[in-house]
Amino acid sequence: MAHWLLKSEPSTWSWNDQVKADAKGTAWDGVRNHLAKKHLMAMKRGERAFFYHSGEDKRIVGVVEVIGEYRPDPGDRTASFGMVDVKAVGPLPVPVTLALCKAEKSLANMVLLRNSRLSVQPVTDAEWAVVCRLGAMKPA
DNA sequence: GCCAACGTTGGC
DNA sequence: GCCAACGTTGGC
Repeated sequence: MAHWLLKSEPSTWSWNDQVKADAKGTAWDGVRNHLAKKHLMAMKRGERAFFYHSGEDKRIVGVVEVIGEYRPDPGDRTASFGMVDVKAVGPLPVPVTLALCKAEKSLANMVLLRNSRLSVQPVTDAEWAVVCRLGAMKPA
């Protein structure tokens, strides 16, 4: 199973909002970048993603699970972008800051560090395990 | 608030 | 098809 990272500006959509959406989850919509779209299309039901707060927070705060695979985003007037559905799984017991990721040599190639602007990113199994360890969470 | 990185747009 | 201009993102 592949792993992912989804970025969100907390003033727009925060981890708290995601938790409130509960098991029903929400559409991860609004993506308007072709590389991000490619990743969204590759996401399979049951796969998990880190939830990252950009802006003020700059840390990985939780884990979400894909509950609905890629489908058209009705908010996209060009009808060329889509979205997936995700639900909150749980918070990282210890949020993993961007600064900590930068300090961790084994995460040097993480997309979060290499291409911070990409809003939907793949995470390797090794990176997933490291971030889980830093976040005091059992990998799953 | 600034600026670097990146994607998109539009003129040629 | 190239590239300059521009807008947006996001870290600092």
